[in-house]
Amino acid sequence: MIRKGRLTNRLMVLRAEKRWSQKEVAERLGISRQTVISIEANRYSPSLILAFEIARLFDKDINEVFQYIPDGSGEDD
Amino acid sequence: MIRKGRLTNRLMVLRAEKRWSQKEVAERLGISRQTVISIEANRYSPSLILAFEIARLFDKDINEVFQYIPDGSGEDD
DNA sequence: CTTTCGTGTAATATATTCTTGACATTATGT
DNA sequence: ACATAATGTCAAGAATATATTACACGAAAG
Repeated sequence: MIRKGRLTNRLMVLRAEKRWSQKEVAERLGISRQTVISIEANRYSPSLILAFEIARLFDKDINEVFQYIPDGSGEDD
Repeated sequence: MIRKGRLTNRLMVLRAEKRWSQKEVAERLGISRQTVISIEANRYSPSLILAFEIARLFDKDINEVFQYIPDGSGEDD
């Protein structure tokens, strides 16, 4: 589909704040460590439900974890 | 993965408010009409990026369009 | 009665997310 | 030197999201 924007996330930061390892986060979420790595590395964006679960794990609003950046708002990386 | 909650969405309502057809919404988002139908019918949850784009189309926060309902908060449908 | 539009279903195909396991690297501890 | 923990890479495959096409049905319009 046509991508009009991109995503960033603060998962690594939130994880560091809690001093949780990737393994620990994966276990708490019931997902694989690979998935945590891939999301942190922005290799792909999670499903909506996983995004909500991640936000919930860190007791944050989903917008505090994931940011949608529409095309045109800071084209460079 | 372990699902700890479920999603609902107000896409149908928002669409009705704008008096847009499914076809119109699909075209505005650059996705297929099937995808719109499937999301409205809760057959699957969209990708996070699509969820953000839907919210943006209706000029809403993502939380106003999609609600995450953790397990235990209203088990019945 | 035929056309058009909005909605729905179903089948198949492709893309993306997610899992699993194997292995490498760096850091820390004994 | 050895063990262990945390992070990372790669590859194969399962699961889910999305596209595409075709078809059905009711409502409204001619």
